[in-house]
Order: sequence, then C-alpha cells, then structure tokens
Amino acid sequence: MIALRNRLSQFSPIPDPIWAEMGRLDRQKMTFFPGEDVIKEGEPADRIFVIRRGWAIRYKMLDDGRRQIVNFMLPGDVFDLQALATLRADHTVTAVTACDITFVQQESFMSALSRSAPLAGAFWWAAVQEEAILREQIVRVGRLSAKERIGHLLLELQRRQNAGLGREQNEVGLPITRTDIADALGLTSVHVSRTMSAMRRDNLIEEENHAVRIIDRRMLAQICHFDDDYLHVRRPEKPLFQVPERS
Amino acid sequence: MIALRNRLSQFSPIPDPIWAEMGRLDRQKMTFFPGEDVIKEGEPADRIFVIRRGWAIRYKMLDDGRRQIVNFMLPGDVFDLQALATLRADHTVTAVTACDITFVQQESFMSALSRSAPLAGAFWWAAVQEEAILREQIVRVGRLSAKERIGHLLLELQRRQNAGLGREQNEVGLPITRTDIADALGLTSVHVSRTMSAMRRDNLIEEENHAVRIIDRRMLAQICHFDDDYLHVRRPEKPLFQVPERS
DNA sequence: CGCCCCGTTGAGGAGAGTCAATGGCTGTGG
DNA sequence: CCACAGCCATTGACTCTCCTCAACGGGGCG
Repeated sequence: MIALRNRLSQFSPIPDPIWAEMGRLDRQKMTFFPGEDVIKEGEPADRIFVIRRGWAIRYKMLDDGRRQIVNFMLPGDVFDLQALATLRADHTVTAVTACDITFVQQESFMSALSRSAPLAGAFWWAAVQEEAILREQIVRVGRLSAKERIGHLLLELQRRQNAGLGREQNEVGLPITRTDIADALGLTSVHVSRTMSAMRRDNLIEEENHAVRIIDRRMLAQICHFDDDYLHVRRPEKPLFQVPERS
Repeated sequence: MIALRNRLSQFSPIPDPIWAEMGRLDRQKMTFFPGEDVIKEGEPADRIFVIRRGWAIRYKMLDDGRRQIVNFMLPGDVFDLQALATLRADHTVTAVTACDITFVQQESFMSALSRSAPLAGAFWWAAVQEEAILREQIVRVGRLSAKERIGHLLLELQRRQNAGLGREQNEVGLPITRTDIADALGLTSVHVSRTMSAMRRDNLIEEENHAVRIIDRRMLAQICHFDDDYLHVRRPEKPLFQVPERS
C-alpha cells in the first residue's frame, strides 16, 4: 500500500501508528487482467477500492457504441467513496493493465475513519482531489484544442503517477492505446495519433516503449494552459478537518 | 429552505424533528446580484453553501479568456462540501440571476451531521449526485454532438429544477444566455443559437420568455442519449449510511 | 509463420468556429 | 416621450479543426 501512503501523504504526513489502522481493515485483495471489469454499471456499490498496481479507467458507454472515459485511475488512487451512500454504480470501471486492487468494506472503512481524524482528513482530501480532477477534465474536453488536451492530460498523469511513486521526474509511463486517449479526450484515435506525431516533431515530447518523456515541462504547461493548482498538493493552512471522535 | 428539503427528500424523506436540526445551524444568508462572485478562485473555502433562490455557475477561466462552465447550481443545491477539507477554491462561482445563498460554517455543519445519521446520509447523497453530474457533463462535452449536448443539458436542468420545486413538468426556466450555454457545452454562442433554432424548427422544443418547453421528453431523451440514472433519484435498497453517533 | 491489434498516413468531408451585419429589447437620460 | 446605448439572439458567408474511410506496416504472440 506504499502508493496509497505516498498519495495521502501529499496532503498530510501520516504517522506510523495511524497508518497501522489501515492494516486492520476488513479488506480483500484481487487481481484483474486487462479488460476485466472491476465495477459494472448498475451493480450495487458497497465497497471502496484502492489501486495498488496497474491502471484502470472509469467510463460510460452510449448505446451506439461511443465511449467516454471519465478518468484514469492510477496506483494509490482511492475510489468510489461514493459507495458509502450504497447506490448503484452509474458507470463501469475496467482494468487497462493488470491491476491489483484492494477492496474495503464500507462499515470497516467508516469505523476506521471515525477512529482517526487525520486518516479521515486524508481520505476526504482524496475525494476532493478526485472531484477537482473531474472538473479539470471538463475544462480540458470543453475548451482545449486537440494538442492542448493531450499535453494537459500528459502533464496531469505525470504529476499523479509520480505522486504515487513518491518521486518527481519528467517521464510518464503510458500503458494505454491511442484509442483510450481519444476516448478520454473526446477525439478519435486517428487524430490523437496525428497530433502526438506533431508534438514529437515539435520536440515537445519523446516516446519510447509505452512511456512519454516531457521535454520541457514548463513550456508544455504554458502551451496547454496547465496549472496544477487543482491537484491540491499544497498543504492546507488550517489543521486537518475534524470528525467526531468516538468517546 | 424548501428547495433544499425537496432536494434531499429525493434521497430519503426527512422527518420534521431532524429537519429542525438544520434550523439550529450557525448560518448566514446573503443576496448576490447577477455577475457577482460567490466564491473566487484562490480564496480559502471554509463554509458550505446552499442556494435558496436563483442560479449560479461554477466555471474556470483560461488565461486567454476562454471560459468553461463546469456546472450550473440551482435552488436546493448544496455545494462545496469539499470546503470541509479547507483547501483553496480552484474555480470561481458567480451568480447568473439574483441569488439568495445561505452559508453554513464548517464546524457547525459537521456537528449537525454527527448528530443525525439521516441528515448525514442525505448530504452525502447530494455530494455523490454532484459528482455524478460532473461525470455526465464529461460525457456530454466529450462525446455528444451539439444538438445532443443541448438537449441533454435541457433534460438535466428540467429534472433538477423540478426536483427543487417538488413537481414534475416539461417546462424549464432558462435564465441564461446562449453564451452561458455555449461555455458550458464547449461550443460557441453562434452555434448554440443555430442549433436551438433547428431544434425549434424540428418541434423538439419551444421557447418563450426565458423558458423552454420540451415537447416530447421521451423522444428528446432518446435522441440525446439521456438516461437519468446518474441523478440517482431512486431510493437505495439498503438503509441510510450510518455515521458514528456521538454517544 | 501468420494473425491481430495498434499506430500511422493520406484523401476527402462535415460539423463547428470566425467574422460580420442586423434587429429586438431594455434601461436610461435628455 | 423619444433617442440612444448596450446586450443579446439570429443569420449569412467563409474557414478550419477534427472526423471518416481506407490502406499499410510493425510487433507481439499463439
């Protein structure tokens, strides 16, 4: 669960004893192969998920076959905190690479949060960040050109991937196809291919072996109007949000 | 607060004594004029908001002037539950019509939730619904044609508006400009105007006095691939999610 | 070895954008 | 009471980004 700890620590360092709480949760580990569904639309959702290894996508399908990927899920990401309201999933989650995923029962998770305010704060922050990522995806798809969309997405993935790995570099592993990128960005795979070729020609990125190197991050960020504020990786000024403690 | 009660009751009816809890919150009412900012990007967020009257928009601006409206906020909507993590706002919220808005202090709100599980469940559901609306907005902007986007948005607004009013009809008040619609849907005002004219010609909608009548909701929903599952207005099967009660 | 998936490239088409002009409505001030 | 400014919706003509259809080639894998 190192990826999860790296992620949550972006918000606030988590002391060992509190982290140990996580180890006592009622949880279950599963492995998914590429293309396997982790959550199916319409299924009841009563567990939360943590990705330990691999990439997954959350998407919706239209009845005529069009697909829109809503977001990418990377190691360390926590998802479906919404499951705590025990509704039915309104979307599908599928593994794109081999994934190790931990499921935690709703009740077990809630009681852990109620015992530890810092943990609750960190998970709440993760939920806030997830929502901010969705909002930024709306801006990306709604108002950016193809080139800007691709660069913007690469920059986000680079930041998020490194956050899970607890490092900082200009390399992004990109274990997905042009079609996946296209379906995330509201484009076609043909146009993604063309645009990325142009970006390579323009020395914005290099590609090798399912990984992208961003040649000049500052320049690319400017071209793509990428501002990482929305990832909320800076520490809040006020102390962690307080949940009622069980006395 | 009737709009809020109507909204939350979609999830689960709220008994009077529990509702009365809401009246005891530490809150403050403010009126905003059209164009006034309710939340500015970069400001610390430490309160939650409820819209009592009027429409507001949440948007992000690019440095070159492009604007993307992330979502519309209608009477009864609760927003910035994210504020509970006391981060800085990564977007701006502006009144589009005159708005009455109630602010509730974070601490007061949290303690009310901790005293009432049904209330906590209802607000959690509102947060889940808000996120589902964002996801659907991504699908709309990413994969639908101009005509589909507009129809889809109108159907969503119709459902949400009627939810706040506690009724069900085919009329949507639409107190916004073509430019607002365009900036929400990733289009230009010119194209929105053209497309809506075509929709009027095709007898899909009628417009009169800043209100739209949807002539055949079922047909429009089919054309626009609108499926209201994402609004989660059906009741969950399991009982409300339990928060730890203060003993 | 051969299949299939994926990325790439080309040619042509369509949906949405840009630029620009017009007209209605509303509010305001002489 | 009328004139005028400002905003908004609409429409036309033209442009351009991105899509569609299609062909080709490379690489992984049975």
